[in-house]
Amino acid sequence: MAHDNKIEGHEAERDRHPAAAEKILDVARDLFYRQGIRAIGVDEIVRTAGVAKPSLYRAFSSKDELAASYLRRYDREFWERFDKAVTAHPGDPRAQILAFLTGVGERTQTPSYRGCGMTNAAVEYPQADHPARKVSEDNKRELRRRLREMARGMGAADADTLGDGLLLLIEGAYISGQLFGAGGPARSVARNAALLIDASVVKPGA
Amino acid sequence: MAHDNKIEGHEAERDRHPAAAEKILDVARDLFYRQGIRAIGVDEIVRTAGVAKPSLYRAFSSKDELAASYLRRYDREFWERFDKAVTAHPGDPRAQILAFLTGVGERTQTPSYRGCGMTNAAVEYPQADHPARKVSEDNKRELRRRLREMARGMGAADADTLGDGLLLLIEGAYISGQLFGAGGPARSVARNAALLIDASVVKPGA
DNA sequence: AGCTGTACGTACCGATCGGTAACATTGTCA
DNA sequence: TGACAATGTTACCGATCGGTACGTACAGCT
Repeated sequence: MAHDNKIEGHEAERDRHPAAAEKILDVARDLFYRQGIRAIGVDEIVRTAGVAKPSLYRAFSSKDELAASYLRRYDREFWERFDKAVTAHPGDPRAQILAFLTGVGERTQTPSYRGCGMTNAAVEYPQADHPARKVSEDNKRELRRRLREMARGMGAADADTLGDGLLLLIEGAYISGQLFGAGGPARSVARNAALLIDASVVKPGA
Repeated sequence: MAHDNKIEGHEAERDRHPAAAEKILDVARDLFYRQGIRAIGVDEIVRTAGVAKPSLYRAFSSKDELAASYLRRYDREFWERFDKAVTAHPGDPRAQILAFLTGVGERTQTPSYRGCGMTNAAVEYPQADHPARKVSEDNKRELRRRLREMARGMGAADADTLGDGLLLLIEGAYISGQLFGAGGPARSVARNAALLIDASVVKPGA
């Protein structure tokens, strides 16, 4: 019984994510989202997190990698929200996407809303090889795929066009949500999506 | 004949816009748009423009003001494109907005496309009091007003919702244009707008 | 010619940027 | 107790940030 330690697995996990790293990621997530990645320096992050700067660079190889980690976490949380709307309406892609968009429309009206972290990161980093941008691009590509798939499930005459139209509405809601704040156009994203869907599907009885 | 200098009026004009200032604004426009405002330092601007740094600060009180000037120029060029589509189809707001969106959809497919300079600036500067953001917000507010007005002219059942829906599609095209590049969802912005419009207008003979 | 105002360039400022070296301290295991 | 991993402390690096003090070249006017 050399290493049958009961928390060995747990230790291995913490080995990869020490306590300081989690605090750093929590703070980075908050500051990056609210003020932008370029606007926040590493000094401000470690100061707010109450940790030392070397702790940041022991857990993340660079600020760019920290930004990418922040976005990977954002990506996970995004799909949680998305899949929650999907599983709430099994077999009904129209209701699924509308449920998701209703949630988006509501969040855009809250004071702290600042759009989609991944969309914003892609705007901040136009270079194709930036690690943060790569996470964003992967997320958007997958979202596009899912939306086109759902549009197909709705029986759209041109599923790819409808899927892309829904993506345009979503991105538009992200942006105008942070541009206009409460009372802005993003409030109507679900309503407009419903109109677009109904105009795109082939009515069975027509 | 004390001051009947033939170039006096011209001089007064140049007084307000010295030669160096125009070169600076040209370079700033190019670099800011392609790489982002925060990504470009004033040193790179003056180096590329081939002028001295004090020339920048004699014409612009700060980098933020230079960014605002860049966006004011962007705003003028935006409305030129918009009004060109409008005047091409007098009295037909549906054709007007579709002509504009066709142009947007085409531009999103070009390699150098990086979205809307004002939208991007608003993402880069979330603070409400930033001079660059103010220019962007003013532009978007006016655009929203015009779109709702056009939607009313189309006879939409809910003109405000349609106008906002068109704005969402436009902003979505800006963003996904720079996220996906050629072949992305922005290509279909005019098609989706046409679907949304037709689903929103009250058919006279129905 | 001499004066004046204007545009420009050289050189520099303090502050902050992202990132690191070296070492002390802590807590948790065996 | 001894080993080890994680964290903290301090001080530092070169580069770049936005911004400026100050001198100069040159124009038009008298």
